[in-house]
Amino acid sequence: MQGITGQELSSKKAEYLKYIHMQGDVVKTTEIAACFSVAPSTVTKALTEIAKAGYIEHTPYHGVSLTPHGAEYARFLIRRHRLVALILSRHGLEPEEACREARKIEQCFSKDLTDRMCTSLGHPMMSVCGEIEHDHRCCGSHGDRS
Amino acid sequence: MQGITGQELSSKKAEYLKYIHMQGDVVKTTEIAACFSVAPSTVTKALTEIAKAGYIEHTPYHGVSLTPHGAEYARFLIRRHRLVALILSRHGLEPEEACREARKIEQCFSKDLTDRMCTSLGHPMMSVCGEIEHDHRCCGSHGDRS
DNA sequence: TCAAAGTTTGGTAGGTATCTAAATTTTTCT
DNA sequence: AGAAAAATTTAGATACCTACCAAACTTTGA
Repeated sequence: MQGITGQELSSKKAEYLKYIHMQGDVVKTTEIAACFSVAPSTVTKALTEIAKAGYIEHTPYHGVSLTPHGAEYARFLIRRHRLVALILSRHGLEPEEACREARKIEQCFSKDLTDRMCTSLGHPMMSVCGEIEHDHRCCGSHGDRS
Repeated sequence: MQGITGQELSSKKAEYLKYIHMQGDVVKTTEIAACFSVAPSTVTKALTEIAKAGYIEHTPYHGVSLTPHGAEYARFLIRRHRLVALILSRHGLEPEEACREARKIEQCFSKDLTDRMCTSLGHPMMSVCGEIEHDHRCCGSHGDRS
């Protein structure tokens, strides 16, 4: 919970987790494979590891769903993505480009760095690719750091 | 020359190249190994590959030196590093932190993205960790794109 | 129930980085 | 010069990451 560094998952796995979060409920392996254009077995392997790390519940042949921890982590990943995209858009990139480039670089940004940039930007509500959710203790936005 | 993408070298190799550039002349394997706290053999292997890619001249048992191409590439790497650090410093990080964090994320920034951010920042002369050199055609700063 | 669809297992492959130990070359010192 | 010491390279391993395929397996739905 409080121990997020932002590098727990490889970038591909993080992408899978974000995708699962955005799909909501139970997600099938094949669906993910199709979306990312990789073989289903590649996804299964990644999913198994993500499950082992505690972010998802994997019921073979039925799909995966987020654990509470996974949901929290996914929210962080999405917030980070949107913050990075926002910063890029403020440096001359068109919205779509900003979102695309953000996907390439976001995995390098630690939780701490993300939170500090968030603060520095004044906890913006909107990015170029969606709303930015600022939950409770996300980055001191609501002063409950005690 | 014109084909820099920014991802030609892995981040470790890029660090070595920057180091070699900053040391000037001929650099010894052991010196690099000590600086990065890795075994000399690790450096030798990396150096061999960097040399194969044409960025350095490696004379076994005597050290390495930059080729003209390597020098140009190193200048890009350093400019990119300083631009990224500058941006981070403008988002609430102290100079030293900005430099340290920049080292972690800079390898993700393409040449194109770097140039655009450079333009957007108005081709700044100074960053938090040194001057930023804007050579001839670096990013359209001197209008000689033809 | 049985075939098609979907999923997992196990093996292969390429990339990065690292280390230890042994062999080689260079340097230093007597 | 010659030998010991230091520096460097090579070889052989390990360890991760990503990705893929073929074959075996499970589920689903007609």
